[in-house]
Amino acid sequence: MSPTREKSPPLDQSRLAHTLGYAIARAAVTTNQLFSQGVGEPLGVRPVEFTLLQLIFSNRNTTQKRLCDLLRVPAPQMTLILDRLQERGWVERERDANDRRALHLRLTAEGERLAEESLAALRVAEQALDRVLSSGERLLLQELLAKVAR
Amino acid sequence: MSPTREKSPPLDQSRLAHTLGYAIARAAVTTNQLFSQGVGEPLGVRPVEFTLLQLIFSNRNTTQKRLCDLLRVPAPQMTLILDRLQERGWVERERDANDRRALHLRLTAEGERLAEESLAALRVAEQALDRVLSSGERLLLQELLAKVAR
DNA sequence: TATTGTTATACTCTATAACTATA
DNA sequence: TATAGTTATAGAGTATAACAATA
Repeated sequence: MSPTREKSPPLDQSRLAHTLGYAIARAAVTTNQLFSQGVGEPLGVRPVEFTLLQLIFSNRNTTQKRLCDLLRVPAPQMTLILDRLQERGWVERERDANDRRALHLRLTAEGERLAEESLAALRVAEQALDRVLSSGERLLLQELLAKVAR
Repeated sequence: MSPTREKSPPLDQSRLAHTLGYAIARAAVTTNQLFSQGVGEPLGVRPVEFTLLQLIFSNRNTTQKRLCDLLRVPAPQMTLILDRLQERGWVERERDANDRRALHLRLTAEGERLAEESLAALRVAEQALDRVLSSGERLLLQELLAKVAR
């Protein structure tokens, strides 16, 4: 290392300190990493896939349309994501008998097993946050985030 | 609309309620939208570009390496982003005289003007959050997010 | 006419390996 | 031998228009 370069001080982020978007984006780096290490890589599930598994688990026979609206995912993307989940045998689609345009979604037995396993794995991974957040702080953080999400 | 379909109840998200990653991702949808409407579209600046403008503004002559480390952006991506900022006349790069591998970054006059304008625009856009968050809550939220970001 | 879902397409974002030039 | 930055490339994520089937 060049002798003319002393150890550099941390970068000044003061101009970004007041913007909530930046704070959220930086926190998301941490949680994305926890997800990736604890769930994504070991179980081969992407964040959207994980989310869909949980939602279909709790909302048997919901339709693609309703998931698109909730997650603000465009319909064409939802088609592709569900194609992938179906190919891997985790999700099944079935036409609504009354409205034959709509597709109802449900998990296979294997899909349910994966939904359980991945949620448990994520809970373990996010326990790493206990070192920086008390359980009260964590609850408060979730409430405040929910307000922002409307 | 089919008379056999009543207005459907909201989807059950209870299985995701305890995961912080989900709460952050959902809140990010809101802040991304505020950025896009208030800054991104009117000024033609992407989130990373905005962030870099602010950081280079406050950290004159910082290097690409240090920005990569702070933002966890891979070096090749940083090269492309800065190429774009340079092409548009907002950023200049200059070789370090002592260590000729390193590049120092600085804003042009136009780049500084844009950094100021875009930050002001974001502050205005994020005022929309005042309807759901008191100023105390907002401050608290930022502190908690900073802890998560470590 | 409007809605659900699909196909096609393009553009951005992200990650990695291989390279250069310097140290 | 290690570091700063670039080039090349491939994969994942996102957005839009045009379409088929049904309502």
